[in-house]
This record gives sequence, C-alpha cells and structure tokens, in this order.
Amino acid sequence: MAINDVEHCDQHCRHEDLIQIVNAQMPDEDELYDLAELFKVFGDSTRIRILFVLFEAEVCVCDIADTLNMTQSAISHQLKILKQSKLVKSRREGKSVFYSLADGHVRTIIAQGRDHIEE
Amino acid sequence: MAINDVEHCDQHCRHEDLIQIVNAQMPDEDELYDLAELFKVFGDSTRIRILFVLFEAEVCVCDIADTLNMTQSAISHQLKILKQSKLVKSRREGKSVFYSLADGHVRTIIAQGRDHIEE
DNA sequence: TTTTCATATGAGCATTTGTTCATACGTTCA
DNA sequence: TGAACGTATGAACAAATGCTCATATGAAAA
Repeated sequence: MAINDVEHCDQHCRHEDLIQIVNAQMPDEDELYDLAELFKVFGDSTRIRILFVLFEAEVCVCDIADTLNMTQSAISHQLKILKQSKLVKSRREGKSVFYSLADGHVRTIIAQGRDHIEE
Repeated sequence: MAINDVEHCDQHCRHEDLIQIVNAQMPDEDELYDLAELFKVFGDSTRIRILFVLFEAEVCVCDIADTLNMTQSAISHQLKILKQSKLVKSRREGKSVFYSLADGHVRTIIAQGRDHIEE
C-alpha cells in the first residue's frame, strides 16, 4: 500500500485538497521539532516559576533556589534547559552566576498562556 | 530550621526584598500548574501538527490521521488532550466528528514560538 | 436488528523527564 | 597552595507521556 492510501471517511472529506493545502503551510520537521521543544520548556511549573523570578530582576542561582525553596542543583539543571532554549542568559560575577531573561518573547508567551487559561 | 533560612550567597544578594517582590507577582499554585499544563500541550510535535491542520480548516478525525499519516487512535488520544485544554472544539455530524480551533490564542502562541526560534 | 463506518478509550510498554545525591569545576580569599 | 563558596553535571530512580493494540461506543445503512 502506498503511504497516502485512504481507508476511512469516505463521504465528508476532501483529502487531496486538504493534504496539499496543509503540506504547503506546515513547517518542516526540524521547525516542528524545535517548536515542540520550546513549548516543552514552558511546560514545567518549576521553570515557569524561575521565569517569574527573572521577570523581577537579574538573579543569581542560589537566590532563585532560596526564593523558590528548592535545591541549588534542581534549579541549576532547569536553568541549563532554559539557557539551551535561549530563554535566559547568564553572566558570571565572581563566584556567582547571574541569570536574566534573554528577550521579550518569554513575557509575551507567558502572557498569552495566562490569557488563555483565564476563561 | 525555618523554611526560608538562607544558607548561601552571602554577598551579592537581596533575599528579603527579592522574595517579597517575587511572591507579590507570582501567580498562585493553581495558576502555575494550569499554565504548565497548557504549555505541555503545545510541547508535542504531533499535537502541533494537528493544530497546523486545523489552521486550514475544520477537519474530521480520520482526515487528520490521513493528512499526518498516523493512526486514528493516536490522533484521537491527542485530540482529547487538545480539547481538555480548550484549544480545540468538536462538532458531530453523522458518524464523523469535526474539530476546529477553539479561539485565537492558539495562533498567537504558536506564532510567538515560531518568532522565538527564528533567531 | 444486524452490519458497517467513524470515533473514543483503557491497558500495556518503551521512552522521556524532574528531582536527588554525590561530586567536579571555577573563583576568591587567607 | 589550600580552604571555602557558588555553580554545574552525571548517575539513578520514580513519575509522566505517547503510541499501539484491542475493544467499546455512536450513528447510519442494509
């Protein structure tokens, strides 16, 4: 059987059109993967809490840990993920490392999310 | 030891201020949980692909499955999650069930995500 | 009523994920 | 140099997640 063989939904559907239209608009696999990875980062309440801390100030790791009442290790692991996604950036100052938001998309995305759940 | 005892970061930090400021702005636990749950839904490329299909039209389940070349069961499971998050809505027409986007937040959030990764 | 088609759903399994624990790395100060 | 502090990281384990398979539900046609 060919890949796109259609076995179901004989009546109501417009496969040929739809598949072509969708494929024309669908981002490529890499972008879809990156998109999912990005939202996965927002999909954990510890990381969201970290972002809310960084909404207020540039903060060092142990202060984030103290503020959220979590271990330094747990916070550090999550900061690494946030940094890999370019949602936060860091700056070393002596023994401490200060983290801050990387750009405005973070606030916008969180704000849109809050908008959605307030309904 | 009390919950908020501070053991680290003696020099650079402004715990008292920070903790109070952050707590004033931090959403309550329920909202943080809901926020994370919402973004978790966006954090899977199958569900994102489904949303891109629904960007184009109101579509029945088997058409989504055909378009994305996945099983009806897999799509149905994911549609349930999308519906629970109120990102999509459904309408039965005879034997078929047609799904569509629930509101504009979906497009906005996806658009912001794409903005972010294009850098 | 009995098939047939479209969709929904529970169980099972493999994979992913977040935290903890131990420890390594990097910097400052004595 | 060595000790102390702040941070990073790998391994391990429990919990969550996405797909498959089998089957149930709902609606239309025979």
